[in-house]
Amino acid sequence: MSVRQSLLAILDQGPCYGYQLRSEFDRRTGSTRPLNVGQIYNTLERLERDALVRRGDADEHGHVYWHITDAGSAEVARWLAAPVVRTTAARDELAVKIAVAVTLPGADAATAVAAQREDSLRRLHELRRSSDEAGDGPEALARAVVIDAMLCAAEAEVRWLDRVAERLAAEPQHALALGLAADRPKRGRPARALQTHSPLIAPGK
Amino acid sequence: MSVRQSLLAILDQGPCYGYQLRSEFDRRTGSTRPLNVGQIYNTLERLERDALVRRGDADEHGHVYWHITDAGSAEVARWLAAPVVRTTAARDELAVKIAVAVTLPGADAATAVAAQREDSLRRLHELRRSSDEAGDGPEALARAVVIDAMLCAAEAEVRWLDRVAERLAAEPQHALALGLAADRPKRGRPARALQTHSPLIAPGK
DNA sequence: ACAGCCATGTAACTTGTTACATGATTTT
DNA sequence: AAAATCATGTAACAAGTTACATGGCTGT
Repeated sequence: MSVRQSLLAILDQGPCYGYQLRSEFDRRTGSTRPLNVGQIYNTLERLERDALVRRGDADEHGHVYWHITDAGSAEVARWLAAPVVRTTAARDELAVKIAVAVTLPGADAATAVAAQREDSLRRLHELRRSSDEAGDGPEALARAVVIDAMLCAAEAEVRWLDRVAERLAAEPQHALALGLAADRPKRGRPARALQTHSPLIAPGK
Repeated sequence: MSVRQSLLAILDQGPCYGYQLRSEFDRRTGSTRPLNVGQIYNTLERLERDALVRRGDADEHGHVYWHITDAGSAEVARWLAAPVVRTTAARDELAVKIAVAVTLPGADAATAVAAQREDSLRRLHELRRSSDEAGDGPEALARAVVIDAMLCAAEAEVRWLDRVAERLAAEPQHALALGLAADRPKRGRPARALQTHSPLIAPGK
């Protein structure tokens, strides 16, 4: 839900035609998130379907300009005001993967953690390099913001992986790795509730 | 791509029926990622379509057991060995959002950053609380791993947001917030390449 | 009897994404 | 003329997610 909303926010600045939206998106994200052109047109049609934009007539160059509607502007305001909710769609694949790997027999978990750590470190160094070749001007600010985000995320990832490795080393015998649960669910009501913990993420809208 | 792979990895431990897969997934993620039951069956059908699992006969209880295929096992091995690639699908919505917001006129960007920071801090405290009520046993390890991931991510988020706020404060006049680009793309070849930077993320498979 | 879980499934939908077709225009 | 870009679109698909239907079983 970020391409859709981003395009809408750009259209809130004034009418654009499709191809123009791509370069605006590129410019505003410092070219860190290349966007397939086709997706622009898909997204515009979906936004039109939802009555958030309106298709204008083509000008003398054949450019088809799209206009935001009042509902669209309201949606942009709502998007900007509301915090991004972590994370209904897009479950963190890495967290789930490692959590599952930890429950698998064999040394798989430690290996996966190590492999991921190597990869994260490599990425971290690349990002630091990108971050150094600063540049200036408005485009550079957008780019720096996104690179910072990736830097912080990569650092956090390494820190987390190290913590997981510690936990694995501390565990006597990957206690969870007992294959499938000994007591599988049976039909009928369970003696005790399975769900002892509350979910940590908000349910989707 | 984490539900699909996770279910496959669980099936690699031995045949399961659908409902059982849900409780296994819950158990192995410390109940931090509640899963709609229907998704299990969808995913199983898609895995069957891709020849990664095989549907077995129902037992005396009517339980339909699913078996992993050789291709499925190979896929699990591949998944565990390969690092998670950041981030082809699931562009980081927050990073894109803030990057775009920074390019919008008005105080929107600073407001959005502040709002998000508040939300992140709140989440951070909740997570610390969850982390303290430790518990023990194998389930607790899985849960701790996932909570750690969210903790590290939330901390990184706050750190990043502060850095963005600094940048915004340092910028004389949100220099990027000039509405749409003055020189819009024209037909034909551009004088200079638009894409001065290389994309930072690997293109999708 | 009733609530509530166990269990399987179907249909629909969302966003993201890519591959491809098509043609105009401009630079080399 | 060829290459590259500008520009608009279409068709298909992936994965995630939810809502709903259906029935069996069990504890109160």
